[in-house]
Amino acid sequence: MFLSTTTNGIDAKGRLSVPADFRAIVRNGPFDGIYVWPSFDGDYLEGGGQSLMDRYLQMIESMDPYDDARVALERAIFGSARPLSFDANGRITLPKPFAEHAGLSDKATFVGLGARFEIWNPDVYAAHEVEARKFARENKRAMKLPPPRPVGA
Amino acid sequence: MFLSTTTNGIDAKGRLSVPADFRAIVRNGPFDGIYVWPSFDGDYLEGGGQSLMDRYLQMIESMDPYDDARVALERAIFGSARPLSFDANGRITLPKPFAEHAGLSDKATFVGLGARFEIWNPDVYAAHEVEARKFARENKRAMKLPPPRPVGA
DNA sequence: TTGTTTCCCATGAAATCCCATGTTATCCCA
DNA sequence: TGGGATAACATGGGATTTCATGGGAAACAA
Repeated sequence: MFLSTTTNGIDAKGRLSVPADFRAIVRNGPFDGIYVWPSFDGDYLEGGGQSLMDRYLQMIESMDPYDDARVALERAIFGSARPLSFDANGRITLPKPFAEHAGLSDKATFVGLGARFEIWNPDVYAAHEVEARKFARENKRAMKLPPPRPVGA
Repeated sequence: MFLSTTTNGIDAKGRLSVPADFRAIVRNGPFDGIYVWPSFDGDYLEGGGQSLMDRYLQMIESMDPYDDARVALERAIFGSARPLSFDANGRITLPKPFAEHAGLSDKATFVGLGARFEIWNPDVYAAHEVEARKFARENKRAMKLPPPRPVGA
């Protein structure tokens, strides 16, 4: 599970260290790296490991071939996603268009969201985080946890 | 079930012993440690074991992908939670931002709340507990137990 | 060539592991 | 039931490893 928020530096070559615990999640997968695409919902990047892409593929294939939503998803995610493999030290190289989309220059913030993660400009994210926590506080009563799973399951 | 209240010391390295009975609860799980995040509702930390995080993940994944509430909760919980694994002696190392959020320096109070627990500055908690007991006394009529489940269910 | 990308190694800081110790709780047996 | 032996627990400090980051050399493309 991708968790927590980490800010790392981007060096002159456009290299960015992926947090070690994020790398640990995708390790042992068939692809030693992550999949990243520009969010169609804002100025940040979204990403995940192989298993996330598999799940999206499954989801899309269960939709009707010419369903508008399907076409949109295909284009928004698969059409713009790139596999970014780790170098020997666990860094990725950000493609320029990605850095531009998210306004990344010298620092980037990874935000773990369970099954996937986001990459933000640190300053932009700081503002959003305040909003998110405020919203959560105001809507906490709507949070209903599912019951714990039976013992042994 | 996380129960009772325990206060332990924080050493110069930011290490904090997790009460042995709390550790016993998460033992034998897939992850030998606890998940902790700064509460979005006050100056304390919240935490639990793997099963609690699984339940949050289930809850969040049952919501629509771009629902505002979902995005806010994802960021407020997963974005700030960290897996803190036990060292050989059952301690965790508190990340600095966590200690700051909860005002922790030399001591921390673990409060068991059943499925989850909280970590407080002992002095702050003492004051808060008085309030909580008062609130419970004044609202006792609102407390409703669900009917007992049949044995074995 | 010239600019770009990939691989490899170096380094300082931070996190983790390992061992030691006093204290408290638990066990066991008389 | 008392009291000594034993185990569990919280805490401390040093040694080791991991991690993020920087830069140079080699492969590649234009």
